[in-house]
Amino acid sequence: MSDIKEQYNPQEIEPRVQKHWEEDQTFKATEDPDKEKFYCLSMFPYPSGRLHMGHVRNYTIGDVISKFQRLNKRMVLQPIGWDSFGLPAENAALKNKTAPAKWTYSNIAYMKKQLKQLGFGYDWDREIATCKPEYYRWEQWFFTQLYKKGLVYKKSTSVNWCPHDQTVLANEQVIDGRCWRCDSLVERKEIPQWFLKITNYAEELLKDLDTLDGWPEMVKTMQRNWIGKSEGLTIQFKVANSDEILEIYTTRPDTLMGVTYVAVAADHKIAKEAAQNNPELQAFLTECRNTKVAEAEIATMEKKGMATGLYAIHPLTNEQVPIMVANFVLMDYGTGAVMAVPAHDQRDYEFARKYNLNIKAVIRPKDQEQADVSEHSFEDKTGIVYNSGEFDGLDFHQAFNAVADKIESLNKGHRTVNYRLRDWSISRQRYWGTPIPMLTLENGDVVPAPENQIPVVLPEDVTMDGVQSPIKTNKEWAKTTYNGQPALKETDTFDTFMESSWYYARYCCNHYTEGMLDPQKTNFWLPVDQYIGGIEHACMHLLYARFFHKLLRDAGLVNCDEPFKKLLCQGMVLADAFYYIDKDGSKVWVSPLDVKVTRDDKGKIVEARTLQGQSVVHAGMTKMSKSKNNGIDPQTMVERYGADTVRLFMMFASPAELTLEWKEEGVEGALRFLKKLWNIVISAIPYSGLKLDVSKLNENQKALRRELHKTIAKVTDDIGRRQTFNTAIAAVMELINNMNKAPLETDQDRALCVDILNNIVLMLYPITPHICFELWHKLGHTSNIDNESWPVVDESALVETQKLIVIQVNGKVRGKVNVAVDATKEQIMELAQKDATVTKFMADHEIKKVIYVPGKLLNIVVG
RNA sequence: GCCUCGGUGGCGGAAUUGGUAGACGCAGCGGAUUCAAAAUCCGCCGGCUAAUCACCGUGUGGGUUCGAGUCCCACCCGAGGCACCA
Repeated sequence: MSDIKEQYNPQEIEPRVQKHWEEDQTFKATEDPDKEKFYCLSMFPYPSGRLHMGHVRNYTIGDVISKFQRLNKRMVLQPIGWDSFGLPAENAALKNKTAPAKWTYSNIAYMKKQLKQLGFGYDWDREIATCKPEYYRWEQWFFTQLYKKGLVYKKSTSVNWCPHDQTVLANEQVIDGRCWRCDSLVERKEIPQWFLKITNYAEELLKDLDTLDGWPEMVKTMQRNWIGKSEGLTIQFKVANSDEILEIYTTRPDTLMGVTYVAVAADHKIAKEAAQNNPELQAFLTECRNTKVAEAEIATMEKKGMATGLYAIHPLTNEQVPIMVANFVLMDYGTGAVMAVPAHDQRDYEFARKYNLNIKAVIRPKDQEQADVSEHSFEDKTGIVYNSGEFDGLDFHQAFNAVADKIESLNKGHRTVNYRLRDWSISRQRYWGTPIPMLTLENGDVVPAPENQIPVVLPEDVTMDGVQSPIKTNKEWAKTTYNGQPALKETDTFDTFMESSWYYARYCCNHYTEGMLDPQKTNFWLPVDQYIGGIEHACMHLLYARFFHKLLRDAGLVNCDEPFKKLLCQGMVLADAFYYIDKDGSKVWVSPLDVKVTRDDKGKIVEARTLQGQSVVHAGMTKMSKSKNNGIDPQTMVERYGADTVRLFMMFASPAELTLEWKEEGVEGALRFLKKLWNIVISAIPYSGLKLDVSKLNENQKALRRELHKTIAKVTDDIGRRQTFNTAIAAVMELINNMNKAPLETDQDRALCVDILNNIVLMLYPITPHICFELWHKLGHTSNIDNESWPVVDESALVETQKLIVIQVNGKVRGKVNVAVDATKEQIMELAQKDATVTKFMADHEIKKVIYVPGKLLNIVVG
């Protein structure tokens, strides 16, 4: 009769529940002073066209945390928006013969629909798109304020330059040293750019890391290293037969007497001057210009150099040391010149060997007469100074100070605190970005755009030629006036990291028109309680945002010192990649969706073929990417399995910080679990009205109820504190397995089962909200689950009478005994000695020691 | 090259403070149900072994400890970042 049970049908449930949330405005955030606020933020996406699995993972984590906090009665703000300026829009516009704006807006519309299909509880009223003047006008306004405060300056710096296209290239547009469009050799070129003085805040950015208890230690370490505070000495070397002074910075003044040459960058003034009458050197300088500006490039390329013919005078010995030009010394770092101590620096050592320069050891190991530098340098800081006249016999710290004192007394330098962190270059020579609000007058003076000209609006209806920015080619656009005189607008745009540096604050008051931020609303929500995003942003985005926050604070716009209280960095999403070798020898990557694999009886892959029968090679699990053709479209997965299944799999397959391997078999497992849960609830509906009487439970029922409350405690801790969502889900699965084994004979059995199911549905709601919304009603509740409370642990249910104690002999498990919870060490020892296996391993040996870990283990040490 | 993180069964992972290695799931194998299949349910599932016991086992080599996946030292491999991709 009723054997045709109602089937789990996510395709029917999910749109219906989503429609309810939309009409009910369930996830709208208001500034309610009676509730504790919780601001949960996921890094906003670049609107590239379609959501990818990385987005889905990021936003699922954010939504789970938000819904968990919601059931814990917090007023949750979970906003979303679009990081909508950037390079890909320009490329796509060119490819599709459209304008970046049009392409961007249609992507936003499509991806918005996708986000809704995943059931994320965003407050859509707070949506932001950074490419809209309503947003970037305030960034422009703020920039002019910073300019007035002296935190903005202009200087020349190197960029990747394509001589053929006459344009600047991004690092990713340089492939093997060549332009991606025209294959020309790329050069380094100096052009004037605007900078923000982030180095003014270096010390505070470093120091305040100590206050970020909710950040992963690894991210803080990465930022500390990025800022790279060091204490050293700035030293002036005179150039022989010249008035020039070479200034260098070193963290090893103790090795000063070992300097045998000085190296300068190819763009250094001294190098250029020396090259004027030296064609060979001139050729070398040109060659040095043929490298990309990336640090990784410079660090791994072959180290080359050439003598300038000039000499520097050692500040203490007055000896002359050669001045070399070296391709690894860069003008943008420090002073563009370094002192070289080949005996105590491996890079200097290799360079000296290559160009037959002197190597003079001045630091020896503590227990040796001299340092052995015949094979490599001796970099150790624990040595003793020798070969250095008055400094002989000193250790690192003594020598550091003695040399510094001497240099300072001679007026040839001074102690310096240096940071690796460089000022933030915010100029980009691209179109699709925020116009920099600066004007150049006819007399060459540069002034900030006056407030009545802000926003400086970027025209959206443009045609791209693929090389030059439309606001640079259209000579009319830049024309404006300033106090009645003609002026030209800046045609460079901001680095898009500018927009992402303050969006979290604007979400608090995105409709505010009186200023950049509404102080009342912003200070209600800030700081962000939980920020979630990829580890790839550990240094740049997260450092820029922290910097911007301090700028906002110093402008009186926000009250707190740091923007993000707690940070979670999620791992990448990987998938199997398969390829076959084509006739011409190239790899053809096949989508994992089109591959069938055969396994041996252990489950190991032995063969893989395409659906057409072509044999393919399994290249393992790699990051989902276009180039490996192994991207899995979330949309397809949602259509096939439902959003809840996709969300469940994402949260279960691995801990949030680690990489996640997308496996369709695993997704099927997640669906299987939801179907099972669904069926159990459907069959429990007839008992849903039964009341549980805790005082009448038998021992087995008490044990099962203890499992329930242990699970509530674990899931609460796993989601709320540890953020190990995978173990929370595993705990719920285990509870269901245990429940399924229990009898359903009496009303108390059935009432207990219903009690467990009610709690399970509540605990899974943050992860799989649609099915839980539906099941909550099925279990007889008239209210919506969205407004329920998170389950509470009944401490009295956790009380145990027996405990399992592990018995070890010499650290190896030899037995287990069940004892009363209050059993003493002696009582357990007595029981242990009755265990045959335990006594067997103790036989003929003397007991030396007995270690008892209360409630856990007894280790008998014999010998 | 530099900075950071990771390495545990056939696979993803668990083991939270140094205390039972392999929870939970996937794959696989066996069975029930079915005309058959799918779905579902039950059982097995690190290696060695006929099996039990024992022994071996958390990238490699050392060390600390009553006891190490966890702590220390050295090494190997993989991933992320390196300032104009976002």
